[in-house]
Amino acid sequence: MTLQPLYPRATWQRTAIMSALENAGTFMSAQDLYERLRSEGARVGLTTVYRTLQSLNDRGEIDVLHVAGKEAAYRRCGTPVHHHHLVCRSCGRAEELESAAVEEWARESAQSHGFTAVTHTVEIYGLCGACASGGD
Amino acid sequence: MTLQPLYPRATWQRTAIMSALENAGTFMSAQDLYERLRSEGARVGLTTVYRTLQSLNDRGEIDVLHVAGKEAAYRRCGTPVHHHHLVCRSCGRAEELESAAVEEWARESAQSHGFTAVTHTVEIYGLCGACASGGD
DNA sequence: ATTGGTTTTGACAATCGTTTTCATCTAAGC
DNA sequence: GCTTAGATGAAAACGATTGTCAAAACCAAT
Ligand SMILES: [Zn+2]
Ligand SMILES: [Zn+2]
Ligand SMILES: [Zn+2]
Ligand SMILES: [Zn+2]
Repeated sequence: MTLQPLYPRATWQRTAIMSALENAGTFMSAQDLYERLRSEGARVGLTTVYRTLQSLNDRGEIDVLHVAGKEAAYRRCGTPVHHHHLVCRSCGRAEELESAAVEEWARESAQSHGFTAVTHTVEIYGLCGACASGGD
Repeated sequence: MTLQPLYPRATWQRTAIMSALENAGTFMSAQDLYERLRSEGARVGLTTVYRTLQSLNDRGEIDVLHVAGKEAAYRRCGTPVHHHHLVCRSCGRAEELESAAVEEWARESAQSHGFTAVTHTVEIYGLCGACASGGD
């Protein structure tokens, strides 16, 4: 029997993007990552960064956040289970949050109104301690 | 003493946009409203629709929803107090939701992590009964 | 190692929602 | 009515993201 090919293929770009995001720990946009990678000498294309982030998100390996007028921001989270975020508006730092009560409320609200195929978005935004004091 | 000027000025465009949204009851994008107004014979410009929705939102008279890859959607809600939405992904119909528990959870989570200037977004998406059965 | 079929890359163009421009129009106050 | 600052809208500009496609990289099988 012949081996199945590996998807997606292991390219150094994919690895570089993933580890840059992992190192950052914060939410970062495709452009942020692109600039950081270039400044470190990695010669990746912006298109590739977009594509890779999208594919990682499709596979559930990273989380994405869509804020009003801003670029989509991605983060490599510590847990693969469903959770939400407390995000610093200024630096992108994030805490992972879980709440059985909120999940229950969402499910119950939808059900009692006859809605099906339910999903939800729950995000909290603020200024982290560091940014509130000096940083900004 | 001279009277203060009225802002924003009362134009028929502003009135038409506001009442079209009020009638709809659902979340609608600028383009949706533009098309509906034009089809009713109202000769408004798309730019004006965008500007008016933005200004109404700034004044807190309408709510806005930003869904992943879609256009911003606006809705004239029944209450001026803080609330969230249970939105039909298909037709835009929405129920207004309130939960002291969720508000408390959000505030408490932020505080315990040292975050200030806190806001949050909480939206539930699904298929309403009508859309789930026949409509789509 | 070399080959060959397939996937991935990346410079560039295209898309699409939204904002800006700016000349013209108009409501509000005299 | 007259004045004028605010409002309108057609068209151009914008910015994030996606599509295109030829060249480069990968990998399983020789
Ligand atoms: Zn911060
Ligand atoms: Zn949840
Ligand atoms: Zn529906
Ligand atoms: Zn709330």
